Amino acid sequence: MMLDSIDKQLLVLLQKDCKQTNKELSNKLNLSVTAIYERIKKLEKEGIINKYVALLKNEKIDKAFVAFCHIKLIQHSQEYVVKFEREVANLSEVLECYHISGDYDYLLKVIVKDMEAFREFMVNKLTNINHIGSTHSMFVISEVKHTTGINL
Amino acid sequence: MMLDSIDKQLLVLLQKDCKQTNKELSNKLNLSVTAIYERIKKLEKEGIINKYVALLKNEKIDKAFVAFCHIKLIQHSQEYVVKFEREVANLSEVLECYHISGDYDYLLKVIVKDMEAFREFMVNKLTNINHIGSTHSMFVISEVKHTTGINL
DNA sequence: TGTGAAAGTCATTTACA
DNA sequence: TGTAAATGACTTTCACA
Repeated sequence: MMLDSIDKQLLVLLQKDCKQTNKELSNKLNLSVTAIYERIKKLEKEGIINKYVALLKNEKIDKAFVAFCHIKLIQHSQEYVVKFEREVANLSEVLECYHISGDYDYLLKVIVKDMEAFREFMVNKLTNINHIGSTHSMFVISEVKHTTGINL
Repeated sequence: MMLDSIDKQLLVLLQKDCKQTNKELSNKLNLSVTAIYERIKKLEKEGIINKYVALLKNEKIDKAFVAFCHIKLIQHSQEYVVKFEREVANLSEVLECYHISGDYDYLLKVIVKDMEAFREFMVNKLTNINHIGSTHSMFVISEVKHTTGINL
Protein backbone atom coordinates (compact mmCIF):
# COMPACT_ATOMS: atom_id res chain seq x y z
CA MET A 1 0.00 0.00 0.00
CA MET A 2 1.18 3.49 -0.89
CA LEU A 3 1.23 6.12 1.81
CA ASP A 4 0.70 9.69 0.69
CA SER A 5 2.08 12.73 2.45
CA ILE A 6 -0.99 13.11 4.69
CA ASP A 7 -0.86 9.48 5.79
CA LYS A 8 2.77 9.95 6.74
CA GLN A 9 2.08 13.14 8.70
CA LEU A 10 -0.76 11.36 10.43
CA LEU A 11 1.50 8.47 11.42
CA VAL A 12 4.12 10.88 12.72
CA LEU A 13 1.50 12.54 14.91
CA LEU A 14 0.01 9.26 16.15
CA GLN A 15 3.45 7.87 16.97
CA LYS A 16 3.97 10.89 19.25
CA ASP A 17 0.53 10.88 20.85
CA CYS A 18 -2.26 8.53 19.87
CA LYS A 19 -4.79 10.11 22.23
CA GLN A 20 -5.22 13.21 20.12
CA THR A 21 -8.81 13.58 18.97
CA ASN A 22 -9.67 13.42 15.30
CA LYS A 23 -10.66 17.07 15.58
CA GLU A 24 -7.17 18.04 16.75
CA LEU A 25 -5.63 15.97 13.99
CA SER A 26 -7.98 17.46 11.41
CA ASN A 27 -6.91 20.97 12.43
CA LYS A 28 -3.21 20.12 12.20
CA LEU A 29 -3.59 18.50 8.78
CA ASN A 30 -6.32 20.74 7.35
CA LEU A 31 -8.77 17.96 6.69
CA SER A 32 -12.25 17.12 7.89
CA VAL A 33 -12.79 14.94 10.93
CA THR A 34 -14.30 12.19 8.80
CA ALA A 35 -11.35 12.16 6.40
CA ILE A 36 -8.97 11.71 9.33
CA TYR A 37 -11.21 9.01 10.74
CA GLU A 38 -11.28 7.07 7.48
CA ARG A 39 -7.53 7.34 6.98
CA ILE A 40 -6.82 6.05 10.46
CA LYS A 41 -9.22 3.12 10.00
CA LYS A 42 -7.49 2.27 6.74
CA LEU A 43 -4.04 2.37 8.38
CA GLU A 44 -5.29 0.12 11.18
CA LYS A 45 -6.90 -2.33 8.77
CA GLU A 46 -3.76 -2.54 6.64
CA GLY A 47 -1.78 -3.39 9.77
CA ILE A 48 0.47 -0.39 9.32
CA ILE A 49 -0.65 0.77 12.73
CA ASN A 50 0.04 -2.32 14.79
CA LYS A 51 -1.32 -1.21 18.16
CA TYR A 52 -1.85 1.62 20.59
CA VAL A 53 -0.04 1.36 23.90
CA ALA A 54 0.71 3.26 27.08
CA LEU A 55 4.43 3.71 27.70
CA LEU A 56 5.50 3.81 31.35
CA LYS A 57 8.47 5.45 33.04
CA ASN A 58 10.75 2.61 34.25
CA GLU A 59 12.10 4.49 37.23
CA LYS A 60 8.65 5.25 38.62
CA ILE A 61 7.67 1.59 38.73
CA ASP A 62 10.89 0.33 40.25
CA LYS A 63 12.36 -1.08 37.06
CA ALA A 64 15.27 1.28 36.66
CA PHE A 65 17.90 -1.31 35.79
CA VAL A 66 18.33 -2.04 32.11
CA ALA A 67 20.83 -4.48 30.64
CA PHE A 68 21.61 -5.98 27.26
CA CYS A 69 22.74 -9.60 27.16
CA HIS A 70 24.56 -11.30 24.37
CA ILE A 71 23.93 -15.02 24.20
CA LYS A 72 25.66 -17.78 22.32
CA LEU A 73 24.10 -21.21 21.98
CA ILE A 74 26.05 -24.44 22.33
CA GLN A 75 24.54 -25.85 19.17
CA HIS A 76 22.34 -24.48 16.43
CA SER A 77 20.12 -27.41 15.65
CA GLN A 78 16.53 -26.54 14.83
CA GLU A 79 15.41 -28.15 18.07
CA TYR A 80 17.73 -26.11 20.32
CA VAL A 81 16.93 -22.84 18.59
CA VAL A 82 13.17 -23.29 18.80
CA LYS A 83 13.31 -24.30 22.44
CA PHE A 84 15.57 -21.41 23.40
CA GLU A 85 13.45 -18.85 21.60
CA ARG A 86 10.26 -20.12 23.19
CA GLU A 87 11.69 -20.12 26.69
CA VAL A 88 13.34 -16.73 26.45
CA ALA A 89 10.13 -15.19 25.07
CA ASN A 90 8.36 -16.37 28.19
CA LEU A 91 10.62 -14.45 30.55
CA SER A 92 8.84 -11.25 31.56
CA GLU A 93 12.14 -9.51 32.31
CA VAL A 94 13.11 -9.91 28.65
CA LEU A 95 11.37 -7.13 26.73
CA GLU A 96 13.23 -7.74 23.49
CA CYS A 97 15.13 -10.62 21.94
CA TYR A 98 16.80 -10.52 18.55
CA HIS A 99 18.56 -13.19 16.57
CA ILE A 100 21.60 -11.31 15.29
CA SER A 101 24.63 -11.64 13.09
CA GLY A 102 28.11 -11.58 14.59
CA ASP A 103 29.99 -13.28 17.38
CA TYR A 104 26.90 -13.95 19.45
CA ASP A 105 23.59 -15.48 18.39
CA TYR A 106 21.13 -13.36 20.34
CA LEU A 107 20.79 -9.92 21.87
CA LEU A 108 18.34 -9.47 24.76
CA LYS A 109 17.04 -6.35 26.43
CA VAL A 110 16.35 -7.05 30.08
CA ILE A 111 14.65 -4.77 32.56
CA VAL A 112 14.56 -5.35 36.31
CA LYS A 113 14.62 -3.47 39.63
CA ASP A 114 18.33 -3.32 40.35
CA MET A 115 21.64 -5.14 40.04
CA GLU A 116 20.63 -7.71 42.63
CA ALA A 117 17.45 -8.50 40.72
CA PHE A 118 19.53 -8.82 37.58
CA ARG A 119 21.87 -11.27 39.29
CA GLU A 120 18.89 -13.35 40.34
CA PHE A 121 17.48 -13.21 36.85
CA MET A 122 20.74 -14.48 35.38
CA VAL A 123 21.27 -17.24 37.91
CA ASN A 124 17.70 -18.47 38.34
CA LYS A 125 16.09 -17.81 35.01
CA LEU A 126 18.29 -17.09 32.03
CA THR A 127 21.08 -19.58 32.59
CA ASN A 128 18.51 -22.21 33.52
CA ILE A 129 17.54 -22.33 29.89
CA ASN A 130 19.35 -25.25 28.28
CA HIS A 131 21.74 -25.02 25.38
CA ILE A 132 23.17 -21.63 26.34
CA GLY A 133 26.89 -21.64 25.66
CA SER A 134 28.02 -18.28 26.90
CA THR A 135 26.61 -14.90 27.84
CA HIS A 136 27.98 -11.39 27.98
CA SER A 137 26.07 -8.61 29.73
CA MET A 138 26.24 -4.86 29.28
CA PHE A 139 24.57 -2.51 31.73
CA VAL A 140 22.87 0.69 30.70
CA ILE A 141 24.57 3.63 32.39
CA SER A 142 22.30 6.21 30.80
CA GLU A 143 19.62 6.39 28.17
CA VAL A 144 20.70 8.94 25.59
CA LYS A 145 17.72 8.42 23.31
CA HIS A 146 14.71 6.13 23.42
CA THR A 147 11.84 6.58 21.01
CA THR A 148 9.31 4.33 19.31
CA GLY A 149 8.68 6.88 16.57
CA ILE A 150 9.93 5.76 13.19
CA ASN A 151 10.79 8.43 10.66
CA LEU A 152 8.68 8.35 7.50
CA MET B 1 3.95 6.65 45.13
CA MET B 2 2.55 3.24 46.00
CA LEU B 3 0.69 1.27 43.36
CA ASP B 4 -2.00 -1.07 44.58
CA SER B 5 -3.07 -4.24 42.83
CA ILE B 6 -5.75 -2.47 40.77
CA ASP B 7 -3.29 0.19 39.55
CA LYS B 8 -0.95 -2.57 38.42
CA GLN B 9 -3.68 -4.47 36.59
CA LEU B 10 -4.74 -1.21 34.97
CA LEU B 11 -1.19 -0.53 33.79
CA VAL B 12 -0.89 -4.05 32.40
CA LEU B 13 -4.07 -3.52 30.40
CA LEU B 14 -3.10 -0.06 29.16
CA GLN B 15 0.35 -1.26 28.12
CA LYS B 16 -1.38 -3.81 25.90
CA ASP B 17 -4.03 -1.51 24.49
CA CYS B 18 -4.51 2.08 25.55
CA LYS B 19 -7.58 2.61 23.37
CA GLN B 20 -9.84 0.51 25.57
CA THR B 21 -12.71 2.57 26.92
CA ASN B 22 -13.08 3.21 30.62
CA LYS B 23 -16.22 1.15 30.48
CA GLU B 24 -14.33 -1.89 29.16
CA LEU B 25 -11.65 -1.39 31.79
CA SER B 26 -14.25 -0.98 34.52
CA ASN B 27 -15.82 -4.30 33.53
CA LYS B 28 -12.50 -6.12 33.57
CA LEU B 29 -11.51 -4.71 36.95
CA ASN B 30 -14.94 -4.61 38.59
CA LEU B 31 -14.90 -0.90 39.33
CA SER B 32 -17.01 2.06 38.29
CA VAL B 33 -16.14 4.06 35.20
CA THR B 34 -15.34 7.10 37.33
CA ALA B 35 -12.98 5.14 39.56
CA ILE B 36 -11.07 3.94 36.50
CA TYR B 37 -11.02 7.47 35.14
CA GLU B 38 -9.61 8.92 38.34
CA ARG B 39 -6.96 6.23 38.67
CA ILE B 40 -5.76 6.78 35.12
CA LYS B 41 -5.61 10.55 35.63
CA LYS B 42 -3.57 9.98 38.77
CA LEU B 43 -1.14 7.66 36.96
CA GLU B 44 -0.75 10.23 34.19
CA LYS B 45 -0.21 13.09 36.64
CA GLU B 46 2.40 11.15 38.59
CA GLY B 47 4.27 10.54 35.34
CA ILE B 48 4.00 6.77 35.73
CA ILE B 49 2.21 6.71 32.42
CA ASN B 50 4.65 8.60 30.25
CA LYS B 51 2.71 8.75 27.01
CA TYR B 52 0.32 7.01 24.68
CA VAL B 53 1.65 6.08 21.26
CA ALA B 54 0.79 4.23 18.08
CA LEU B 55 3.25 1.45 17.25
CA LEU B 56 3.78 0.75 13.56
CA LYS B 57 4.85 -2.42 11.74
CA ASN B 58 8.36 -1.74 10.34
CA GLU B 59 7.98 -3.97 7.33
CA LYS B 60 4.82 -2.25 6.18
CA ILE B 61 6.49 1.14 6.02
CA ASP B 62 9.63 0.01 4.27
CA LYS B 63 11.84 0.02 7.36
CA ALA B 64 12.47 -3.67 7.67
CA PHE B 65 16.22 -3.47 8.33
CA VAL B 66 17.23 -3.29 11.97
CA ALA B 67 20.79 -3.12 13.24
CA PHE B 68 22.54 -2.60 16.54
CA CYS B 69 25.78 -0.61 16.50
CA HIS B 70 28.40 -0.60 19.15
CA ILE B 71 30.40 2.59 19.27
CA LYS B 72 33.63 3.48 21.00
CA LEU B 73 34.72 7.11 21.34
CA ILE B 74 38.30 8.24 20.82
CA GLN B 75 38.28 10.22 24.01
CA HIS B 76 35.87 10.58 26.90
CA SER B 77 36.18 14.23 27.76
CA GLN B 78 32.96 15.94 28.80
CA GLU B 79 33.00 17.96 25.59
CA TYR B 80 33.29 14.95 23.26
CA VAL B 81 30.64 12.99 25.09
CA VAL B 82 28.09 15.82 25.09
CA LYS B 83 28.64 16.54 21.41
CA PHE B 84 28.40 12.91 20.39
CA GLU B 85 25.23 12.34 22.37
CA ARG B 86 23.58 15.43 20.92
CA GLU B 87 24.44 14.55 17.35
CA VAL B 88 23.47 10.92 17.57
CA ALA B 89 20.13 11.84 19.17
CA ASN B 90 19.41 13.98 16.12
CA LEU B 91 19.70 11.09 13.70
CA SER B 92 16.19 9.89 12.85
CA GLU B 93 17.48 6.41 11.94
CA VAL B 94 18.67 5.99 15.54
CA LEU B 95 15.65 5.01 17.61
CA GLU B 96 17.61 4.18 20.73
CA CYS B 97 21.03 5.06 22.11
CA TYR B 98 22.40 3.80 25.41
CA HIS B 99 25.59 4.61 27.23
CA ILE B 100 26.71 1.16 28.38
CA SER B 101 29.34 -0.63 30.39
CA GLY B 102 31.81 -2.92 28.71
CA ASP B 103 34.17 -2.85 25.78
CA TYR B 104 32.19 -0.28 23.87
CA ASP B 105 30.76 3.04 25.08
CA TYR B 106 27.41 3.11 23.30
CA LEU B 107 24.82 0.78 21.88
CA LEU B 108 22.53 2.12 19.14
CA LYS B 109 19.41 0.68 17.61
CA VAL B 110 19.14 1.73 13.99
CA ILE B 111 16.22 1.21 11.65
CA VAL B 112 16.33 1.78 7.90
CA LYS B 113 14.97 0.39 4.62
CA ASP B 114 17.61 -2.15 3.70
CA MET B 115 21.30 -2.98 3.80
CA GLU B 116 22.09 -0.33 1.21
CA ALA B 117 20.33 2.34 3.28
CA PHE B 118 22.28 1.13 6.28
CA ARG B 119 25.54 1.48 4.39
CA GLU B 120 24.62 5.03 3.48
CA PHE B 121 23.65 5.78 7.04
CA MET B 122 27.02 4.54 8.30
CA VAL B 123 29.09 6.32 5.68
CA ASN B 124 27.21 9.61 5.43
CA LYS B 125 25.76 10.10 8.86
CA LEU B 126 27.10 8.04 11.71
CA THR B 127 30.79 8.09 10.95
CA ASN B 128 30.54 11.77 10.11
CA ILE B 129 30.12 12.43 13.79
CA ASN B 130 33.47 13.40 15.21
CA HIS B 131 35.28 11.57 17.98
CA ILE B 132 34.08 8.12 17.02
CA GLY B 133 36.90 5.66 17.51
CA SER B 134 35.46 2.40 16.28
CA THR B 135 32.13 0.82 15.50
CA HIS B 136 30.84 -2.71 15.36
CA SER B 137 27.49 -3.51 13.77
CA MET B 138 25.17 -6.45 14.28
CA PHE B 139 22.24 -7.07 11.99
CA VAL B 140 18.92 -8.37 13.16
CA ILE B 141 18.16 -11.67 11.46
CA SER B 142 14.84 -12.14 13.21
CA GLU B 143 12.87 -10.57 16.00
CA VAL B 144 12.14 -13.26 18.57
CA LYS B 145 10.38 -10.92 21.01
CA HIS B 146 9.62 -7.23 21.02
CA THR B 147 7.31 -5.72 23.60
CA THR B 148 6.98 -2.39 25.38
CA GLY B 149 4.96 -3.94 28.20
CA ILE B 150 6.84 -4.00 31.48
CA ASN B 151 5.87 -6.65 34.02
CA LEU B 152 4.49 -5.24 37.30
C1' DT C 1 -11.68 6.22 47.43
C1' DG C 2 -15.63 4.99 45.97
C1' DT C 3 -20.61 5.66 43.30
C1' DG C 4 -24.38 6.99 39.83
C1' DA C 5 -26.22 10.52 37.06
C1' DA C 6 -25.82 14.95 34.27
C1' DA C 7 -23.32 17.64 30.81
C1' DG C 8 -20.39 18.13 27.15
C1' DT C 9 -17.33 16.09 23.71
C1' DC C 10 -16.10 12.63 20.58
C1' DA C 11 -16.32 8.66 17.31
C1' DT C 12 -18.96 6.79 13.86
C1' DT C 13 -22.53 6.53 10.30
C1' DT C 14 -25.10 8.46 6.66
C1' DA C 15 -26.20 11.19 2.65
C1' DC C 16 -24.12 13.55 -0.68
C1' DA C 17 -20.27 16.68 -3.75
C1' DT D 1 -11.55 10.92 -1.50
C1' DG D 2 -13.64 14.28 0.27
C1' DT D 3 -17.54 17.11 3.34
C1' DA D 4 -21.28 18.38 6.82
C1' DA D 5 -24.77 16.93 9.88
C1' DA D 6 -27.09 13.34 12.99
C1' DT D 7 -26.76 9.81 16.54
C1' DG D 8 -25.18 7.21 20.02
C1' DA D 9 -21.18 6.28 22.97
C1' DC D 10 -17.77 8.01 25.72
C1' DT D 11 -15.19 11.16 28.82
C1' DT D 12 -15.45 14.31 32.37
C1' DT D 13 -17.59 16.77 36.19
C1' DC D 14 -20.47 16.90 40.17
C1' DA D 15 -22.99 15.76 44.39
C1' DC D 16 -22.75 12.58 47.68
C1' DA D 17 -21.84 7.74 50.58
